[in-house]
Amino acid sequence: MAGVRRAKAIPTIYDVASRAGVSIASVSRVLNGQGSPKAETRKKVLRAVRALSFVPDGAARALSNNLKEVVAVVFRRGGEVAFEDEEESLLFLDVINRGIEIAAQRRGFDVLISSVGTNDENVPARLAAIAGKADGLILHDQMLSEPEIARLADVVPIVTLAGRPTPKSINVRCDNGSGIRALIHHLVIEHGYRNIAYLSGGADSPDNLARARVFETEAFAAGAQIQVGPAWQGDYSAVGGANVIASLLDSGRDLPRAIVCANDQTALGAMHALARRGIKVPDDVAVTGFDDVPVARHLHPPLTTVRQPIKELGVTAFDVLYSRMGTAGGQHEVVLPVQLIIRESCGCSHRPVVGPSRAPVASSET
Amino acid sequence: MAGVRRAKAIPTIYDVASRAGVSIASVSRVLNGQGSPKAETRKKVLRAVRALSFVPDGAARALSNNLKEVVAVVFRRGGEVAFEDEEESLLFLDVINRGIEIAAQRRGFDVLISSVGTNDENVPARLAAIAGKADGLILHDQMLSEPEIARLADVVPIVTLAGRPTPKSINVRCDNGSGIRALIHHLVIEHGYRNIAYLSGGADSPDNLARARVFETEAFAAGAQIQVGPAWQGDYSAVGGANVIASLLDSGRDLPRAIVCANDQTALGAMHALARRGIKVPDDVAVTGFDDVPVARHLHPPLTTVRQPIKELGVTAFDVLYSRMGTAGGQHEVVLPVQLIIRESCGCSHRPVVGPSRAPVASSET
DNA sequence: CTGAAAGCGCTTACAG
DNA sequence: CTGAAAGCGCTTACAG
Repeated sequence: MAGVRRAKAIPTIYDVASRAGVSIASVSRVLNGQGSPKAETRKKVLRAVRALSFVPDGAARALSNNLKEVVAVVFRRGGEVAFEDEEESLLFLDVINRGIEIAAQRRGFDVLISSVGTNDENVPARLAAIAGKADGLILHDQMLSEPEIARLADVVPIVTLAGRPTPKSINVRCDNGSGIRALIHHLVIEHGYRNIAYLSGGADSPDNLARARVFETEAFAAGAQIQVGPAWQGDYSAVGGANVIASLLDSGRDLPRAIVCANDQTALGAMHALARRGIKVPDDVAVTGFDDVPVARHLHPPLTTVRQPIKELGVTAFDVLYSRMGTAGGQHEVVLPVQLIIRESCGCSHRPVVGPSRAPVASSET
Repeated sequence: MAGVRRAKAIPTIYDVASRAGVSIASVSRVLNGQGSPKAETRKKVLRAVRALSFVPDGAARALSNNLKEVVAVVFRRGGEVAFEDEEESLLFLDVINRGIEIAAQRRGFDVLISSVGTNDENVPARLAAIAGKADGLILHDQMLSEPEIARLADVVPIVTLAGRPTPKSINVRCDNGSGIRALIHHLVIEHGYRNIAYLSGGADSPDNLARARVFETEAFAAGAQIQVGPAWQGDYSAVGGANVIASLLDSGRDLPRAIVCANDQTALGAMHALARRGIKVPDDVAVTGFDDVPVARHLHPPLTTVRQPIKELGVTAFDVLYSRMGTAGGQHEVVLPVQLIIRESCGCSHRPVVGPSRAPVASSET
């Protein structure tokens, strides 16, 4: 009937059953280790399975079991990549995804990855389609309003990695507060920098908002002079960070003694822009990041930053989601600890990493 | 019956139909834009869908349509990560996956990611389970024997990214030959290095084998003295590369004038090991890589390497796979071009990137 | 231990 | 244009 005849009909459980001379129920039982099939039956079935190269259809199993063993992960596809280093930022996402994958694996789940474009139409519909293919949903970025989350959450449990918990979804994130607090303490109290700015990330990012808020509170409490506001608005990207610095310098403003960047990418861009104008880091201006992406230690100077347990973020996201499948209720948020990583961009020199032991420090670090 | 009562029954198409006062066929039609439902019907259905937060079940659709709109991607999970930079190697995989995802998106497909551990039992069974959840399979690593591939290929089309094409699967890869050829030409002819080694990657990796073979042929043809063999056996990892150098030096052997490493990770490890012994790159020994991962340009000295079009690898893998769904036959392999990236680890100094235009060169490169 | 049968939630000829 | 019904390929009570 179709124009193209199927290369070869894919065998179903019926084919296996008839070849083995048993019922489909028996086939299913031996394949899934249910009941206690006679050894003879078992053998016949296995032989037929092998002979036919039978592979059970996942969709049919899912429909029957009401379980797909799939967790969907969605992120927002960014725009262009201007700085070559920008590609690094993938890493952050991807390491989280790796964590999700590892945790999923333990439960026999696979990970369905999907992205939505910044200017895709009808994002809620796309997400619904994805949710329909999975048992649970992890959202990297804030792509749904609270009511939209609530609607979807009736279908699958949802964990968000950006944003705040909602009545219907769980949030997993790092402890932005103590990260910024440690940074401020180090810069203001230990280094004695009295004039300090926050180069912000995405304006609508909850993480960024949280960092900005703690920055202001803590820097103020520490007695530092603060620079914030529209002139310091970045977007988590290297270009964003570079642009802020460039405009600031173009407008003839004085730079603060230290710049706390919303993330490592931003710091990278800022440092490039400063270098281009001949401003020395950390001698003229100290710069710090947030995340501790791998490239952070390769910058000149090596970047002082806050390390997030990136992979654990993913593992936790899955575990929390998993425990929510089938059961409602439970915790609404999980906050993971961070660690201050002191390198040289803050003004320290060759100071070793502080904190709990990790893999042996790479030689480039010593 | 179950211990936990379902939080709230998830609405099905039947619920929508009865609430809208139409048949499930009509609901399906308006939801999928099939036929030409009356405006009135359309309105009633949409209202009910909204009221119930209805999301069609993907498994049921897939079963009915014989199409899951899912492509599975499987890679091999590595062991420990010793060098912190090693995490970079993720990037290679992840950038390919991003390419797959982008291409998949265009066709309305999502990407099912799964990994198998190096010492997982019954890999073929795991892969069969994954294949059962998808319409096509992309294998990053060589995890199946040819007969095993043949069996699975009866169920879903398969594209391999490592390995050679088989009668039943398609291979997508980069042009290892011309990459190595360009490297040899540059090192032997242009720099005049007469003694040169190949620090190999995974012993059973087809890419590695191809590179090694071309290395020997070309270096020989160029009249260089060649060092290869067990002493030069790495494993694509930084530790692997470092170990080779360390043992070589421990055994008191003379180093060649130039070392062509199987990939960037290996080069990174080798350079660390050389630096630790006080051997200067490129003055004492030139080192080159393969891949051009982002960190390559941050090494000291910046790494001369061969750039693979990583994302395109993924895009191509999906496209080729997609065109194979439903239809059999077609091409059995696709080979993508590479580009020599000359930096400083070969002995050149501050020479700009050669080749077709890319994004503006990052400032760290000038 | 095993089989016949119902059911999972969709899509789509087939009639009307 | 619309509905009743079959069918997609599994799993699993329920009888036997």
